[in-house]
Amino acid sequence: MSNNNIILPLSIHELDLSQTLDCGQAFRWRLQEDGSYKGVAHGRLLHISRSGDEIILHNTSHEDYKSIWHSYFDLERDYALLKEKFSTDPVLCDAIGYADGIRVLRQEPWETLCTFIISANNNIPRIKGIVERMSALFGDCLEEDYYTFPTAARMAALSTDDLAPLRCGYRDKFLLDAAQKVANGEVSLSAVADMTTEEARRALLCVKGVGPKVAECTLLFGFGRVECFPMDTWMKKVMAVLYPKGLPEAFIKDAGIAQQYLFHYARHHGELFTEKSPEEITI
DNA sequence: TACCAGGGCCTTT
DNA sequence: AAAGGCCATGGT
Repeated sequence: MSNNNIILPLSIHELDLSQTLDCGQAFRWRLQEDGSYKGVAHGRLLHISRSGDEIILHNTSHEDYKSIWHSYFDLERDYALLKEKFSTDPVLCDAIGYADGIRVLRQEPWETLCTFIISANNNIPRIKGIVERMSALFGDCLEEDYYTFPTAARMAALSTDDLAPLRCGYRDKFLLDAAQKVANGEVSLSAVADMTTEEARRALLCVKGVGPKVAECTLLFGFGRVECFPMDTWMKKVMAVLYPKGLPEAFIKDAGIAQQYLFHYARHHGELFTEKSPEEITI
C-alpha cells in the first residue's frame, strides 16, 4: 500500500476546511499554523490542506481515500444542486452566501454518539478537551499527541472513577451506559444503520444521556441521515424568528444540510437573535 | 412541575 | 478580578 498525497479538485465553495471541520459537527480537528488541519477519524490520522482550487490529503493512500475519506467528506453528494435548491428561499440564500463551503461530515456512529452525549449542556472548547482526554487515555496512539477514538468495548470495561480524569461532569455515567449498551448489542449501531429513521431515533433514545437533540445529531453526523434536524437553542431561535411556519416543505428531506448553513450563520450573527424583535430582522 | 447536577467558557460588570 | 449566564438530559 503506497502512501502519497492525494489531490482533489475541490474549490473553496465545494469544501471549506474551516467551515466544515470547525463548525461544531466534529471535535477532533486541529487547526495548524498554516491553515491546514490535522485530525483522526476512522482510526486514521489525516493532514488536510487547501491549495487554490485543490484539496490535498497528505500522506494517505488511495485505499484509504476510497474506503474512508471520500465518504467522510460526503463527496458523493451534489452540494451545488442542494445549494441551488435552497437558494430559492431568501433566508437560506443569505446563509449560504455567508458560508457556502460547509459539508456535513459522515463520522463514525460510535464516536458521534459519544461526542454528542458529551456535547449536551456544554461548549465546544470544553467538548474538544474532554474528547481529546478520552482518546489519549483510552485510545491507541497513532503519532505523538494523536490518538484513535476509544472503542465501545474498551469504554464498557471502565468505571466512573476511570473517567474522572476526563472532567466531563455528570456525563461520565452516560458514556458508560452508551459503551455498555453498544458493546453488548443492546443498542446495535450496525442495526441502527439499517432502521428507518424513526426506528433509529427510538433505538438511540434508549441510551442514557441521549435525548431528542443528541439523537438527531448522531443520526445526521454519524449515519448520514440528512433529513434529521437537530434543534439546539440556536436553531430554536432561528426557527422562531425566521421560519415561524417551519422550513419549506421542499427542503424537509435535506433539512439537516439546510440546518448546517442556518446554524453556522446564526452562530456568527448572534446579535440578530438576542432580542425578540422579528420585524427588524431581515437577513 | 420546577429545579439541580460538573464544569468551564464567555460576556458583562 | 469577580460575577453571572449558558448549555441538553436525567433525576428528584
